[in-house]
Amino acid sequence: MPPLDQKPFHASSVQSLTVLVQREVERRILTGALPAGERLSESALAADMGVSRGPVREAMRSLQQAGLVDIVANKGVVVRKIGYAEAVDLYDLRGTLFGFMCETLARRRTDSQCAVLRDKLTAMAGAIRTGDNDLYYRLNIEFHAAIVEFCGNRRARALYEGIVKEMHLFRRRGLSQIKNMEASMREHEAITDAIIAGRAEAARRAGVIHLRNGRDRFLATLDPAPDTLSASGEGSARRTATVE
Amino acid sequence: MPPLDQKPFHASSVQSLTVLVQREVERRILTGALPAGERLSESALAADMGVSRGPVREAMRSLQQAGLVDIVANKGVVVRKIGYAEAVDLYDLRGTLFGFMCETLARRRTDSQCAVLRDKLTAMAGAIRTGDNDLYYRLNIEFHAAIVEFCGNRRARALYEGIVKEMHLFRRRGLSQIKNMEASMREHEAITDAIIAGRAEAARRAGVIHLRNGRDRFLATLDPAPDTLSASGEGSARRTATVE
DNA sequence: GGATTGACAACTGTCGACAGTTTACAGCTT
DNA sequence: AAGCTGTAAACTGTCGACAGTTGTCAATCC
Repeated sequence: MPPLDQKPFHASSVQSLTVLVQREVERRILTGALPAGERLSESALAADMGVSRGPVREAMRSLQQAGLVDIVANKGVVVRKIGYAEAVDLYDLRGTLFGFMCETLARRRTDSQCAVLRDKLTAMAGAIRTGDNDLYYRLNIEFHAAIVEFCGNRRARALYEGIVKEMHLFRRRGLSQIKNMEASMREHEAITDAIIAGRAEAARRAGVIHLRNGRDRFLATLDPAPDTLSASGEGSARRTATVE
Repeated sequence: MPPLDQKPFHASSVQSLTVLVQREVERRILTGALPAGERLSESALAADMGVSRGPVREAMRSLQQAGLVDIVANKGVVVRKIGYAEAVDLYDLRGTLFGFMCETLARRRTDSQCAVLRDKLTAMAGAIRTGDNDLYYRLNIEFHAAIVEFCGNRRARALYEGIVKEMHLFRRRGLSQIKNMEASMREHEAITDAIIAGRAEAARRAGVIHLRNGRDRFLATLDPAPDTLSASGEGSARRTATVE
């Protein structure tokens, strides 16, 4: 048997080149290295990554279904641009899914899961006290991820995470504001309380409200009604990221 | 190459072979021609459809992301089997999305849209009176499709339709029961009333309840707690389809 | 007789190449 | 000088072929 010198654990993680390419291009898009509207050439990408065009093509199809790129026949693939209305739609949709997962979790919750949520909450409170914005940002993501994972509905989770990725097309990470963090914190507490108490409908509502407020906090950082939200990044430093 | 002489209109609609293959395989899966658990060979499919393996491969990737097939590295692709719990999850998720779309439509509705919904409703009432089950089945689908289309949230629509397709993996069409139709009819009326009245939250709740009842009507036709729901069809004639 | 091992067959993953289309540019016409 | 047209380059869509892997079956050994 040939020695696999990388990833000795779980040889199954030696995935196909298609997945490798998909992950890499996805990373470049989500980090902004490939700005929205950028035209991608299969040959160029293939040459850049040292693979053939086949895996690149398949990866592009996957990214198209994920909503990260648009493919037009005989023309090529471009990083998707998301309009203002579409961004609002995405926020609402994400909010609905998140509310659903809060509701589901409130029904199926276990003690250990509740403990995890409570831990994250106290950690976030600490981050606010010390003013550690980056830490709060990370914990915020972990808090959401915990709910998404705990709810147990795999398909819902997949859909939700796909939407979050798609939303990276118009959201840039930056500094977060204390004011947002405090409002966000109160909403997190409401969600956690409802889940622990097993009040499913209240948990759903708290989840929906949380993301609706997050949406409004985000929209408030934009110009009144821009036509398109670009991830091209030049002006991104001017904007302040918001937390949910 | 076999002449694909369909769709002579709109040369732009002459899509790539990938899409053609995807549609065909999808059709075969949804109609049950390819039963759940069936192993698909790229070469066989390619030869069967008179194309190369490339488009078939890409089509398989799309179907994987759509949740219709599973792909395991170096082993091949199999039509997905959906377990009992997963089916329930899918129903709940679909219900949430449908409720969201009802809610959204109640906010953005136009007079002409309301008129369409009302028309479908009266047509369905007529179908119940004359006992035309097939007609009611079709109108039921149209009613749902109208709401999904009118709500205006494209991404939500795409997700919803993807889930509906996935649910075909364990639902078989058959005769519908009058009892179901009448219960379903009352729920349709509640949804439509709330939408026309612009009562968004009531519309959402009516939509969720409608699919929850549809889920229960469906589960009631199954054996107590089967491990997997197969679409292989032998026993499908015994089951009676339910309507939402 | 049962388990193991070896080879064979089938299939997937990947690659390079060719044909058709789109796009850009240069030259020509008005 | 502006607009049109024809040509050429680049790129996508598709195909056939090769290498690596997996699963199977039969022969062999305990």
